[in-house]
Amino acid sequence: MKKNNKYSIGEFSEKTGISIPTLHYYDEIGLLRPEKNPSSGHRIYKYQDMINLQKILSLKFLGYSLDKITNLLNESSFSVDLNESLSLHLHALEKEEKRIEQSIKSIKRVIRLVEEEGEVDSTLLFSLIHGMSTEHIHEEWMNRHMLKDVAEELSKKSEEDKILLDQTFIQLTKEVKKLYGKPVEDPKVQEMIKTYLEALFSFLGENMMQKLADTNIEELDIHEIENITLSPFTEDEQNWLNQVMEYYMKQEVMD
Amino acid sequence: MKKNNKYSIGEFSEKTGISIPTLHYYDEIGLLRPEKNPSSGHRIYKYQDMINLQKILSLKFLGYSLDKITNLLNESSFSVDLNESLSLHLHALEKEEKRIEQSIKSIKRVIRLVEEEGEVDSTLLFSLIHGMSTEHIHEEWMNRHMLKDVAEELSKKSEEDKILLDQTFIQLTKEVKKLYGKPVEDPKVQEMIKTYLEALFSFLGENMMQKLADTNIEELDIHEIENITLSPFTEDEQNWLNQVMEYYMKQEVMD
DNA sequence: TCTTGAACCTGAAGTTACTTGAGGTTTTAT
DNA sequence: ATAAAACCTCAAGTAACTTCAGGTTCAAGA
Repeated sequence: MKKNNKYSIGEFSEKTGISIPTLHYYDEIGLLRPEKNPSSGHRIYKYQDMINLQKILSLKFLGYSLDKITNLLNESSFSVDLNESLSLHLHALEKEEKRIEQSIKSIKRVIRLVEEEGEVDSTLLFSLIHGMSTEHIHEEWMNRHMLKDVAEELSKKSEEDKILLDQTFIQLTKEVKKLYGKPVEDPKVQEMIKTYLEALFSFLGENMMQKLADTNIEELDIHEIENITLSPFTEDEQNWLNQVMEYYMKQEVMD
Repeated sequence: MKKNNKYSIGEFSEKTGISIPTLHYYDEIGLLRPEKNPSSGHRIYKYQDMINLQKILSLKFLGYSLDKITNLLNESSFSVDLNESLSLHLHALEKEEKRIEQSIKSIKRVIRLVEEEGEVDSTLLFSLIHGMSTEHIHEEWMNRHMLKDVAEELSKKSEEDKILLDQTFIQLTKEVKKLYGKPVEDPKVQEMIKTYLEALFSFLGENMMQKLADTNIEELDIHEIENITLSPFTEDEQNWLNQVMEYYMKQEVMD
């Protein structure tokens, strides 16, 4: 692009990769106003317009809104502002990155589970996805309730371990659907709950279990987490399962 | 949230963290339609609404549009679709993550440069940001022109090295602004260009320089990269600098 | 029972960064 | 001279909400 060349909007669009409607739009909002042929109204883009467009694109790349960019380009105290807001944008970007990273991990986990388990019913799938999407909320909740070390321990667990626990959980839901309705003391039922709880124990480790047991959860605002769980069980199944667990605990204590 | 409880929109909003206008909106588009008191028109949210909302949020977390979610929730062949599109979303997320990561790196580089250099004028700042924002385009361009190894080599360079090169470049622009107008054969001028080119050489390494030299860039579509550079120099400065370089090269050949 | 303030309702318009479309004019090539 | 390509303006559409205006209903206290 040489200095005195003039370009029609079509040519300019070609060169910059910015669509014609977008250039119209930038003109309209006063972001990039090329000269106009007064008789025809056709836009005439020149070298300086190219430079300004590049500036605009640079600022967009940094995450500025078009509105801010318009102001920035018209102000003179420009580089001061620019310098100041760079770290602000950095911060925002880093937050966004974390969120995405989290989502990626979760989706990968779900994909692997679906692969390895074959059919997974949709209620269960939701339960898993939901659990993942609210992981950070759970963590924050634990941190608030002086279970900081538990939270830390948990977040250190490998993705591999999480998948293993997920799989045990899937197994549990399948068995619950099969065994639901049987008496809570049925050996098969008790066997099921034993398997699951043991897997949970081995995932959490002894001293974490102890910590959890020591915490009087009744006192805490359980209703708060109630709202952020999505169970794959029907309400009846859930009640039944609770009874099964209660029975199992009693037996354990007696041993 | 117990089974038969009923909640006003305000309470429901509290519990879920979703704003009232958003709930109105979800109702309006048919995404989440709670019961309504027929006489007053007030919405009544129940347990099932909570579950549906959690499903909606789960799918949003995975990146689905509200439109898709509405369809998904009404369809029966639901989990099939869900399974199929998981990896699609994964792919999209990974791309997004790369873009953000790139932006973060760039901003960090700019921030460090500003810190270490003190004042940096805005034209130069733009040039740097622009260079970073188009790094991937340059890379792609090089790949297209059989400079694949050069491109790879370049992208392996550490952020540290890049900053060093940036700093040399900043130094160059400062000197150009100071020395501009002097005859090209002025010792100070030649010293300046020597320093810069040597820094460039040491950054690129010998065999990369050779590769670049061997490539007849004239033949390539230079005008393509012309459009994606934003120089911190005025046109006159740029011309002067080109002459300086030409002179320097001639002298080198004679040695 | 009345009143008053909080909570709720609907419908319309605003937001961001564009894209799409309709209907008309100018330029360019034959 | 004519026809196609390129351009113009103005209006409306998009996603996922938020904000606003103006009116109704509910809950609690006097």
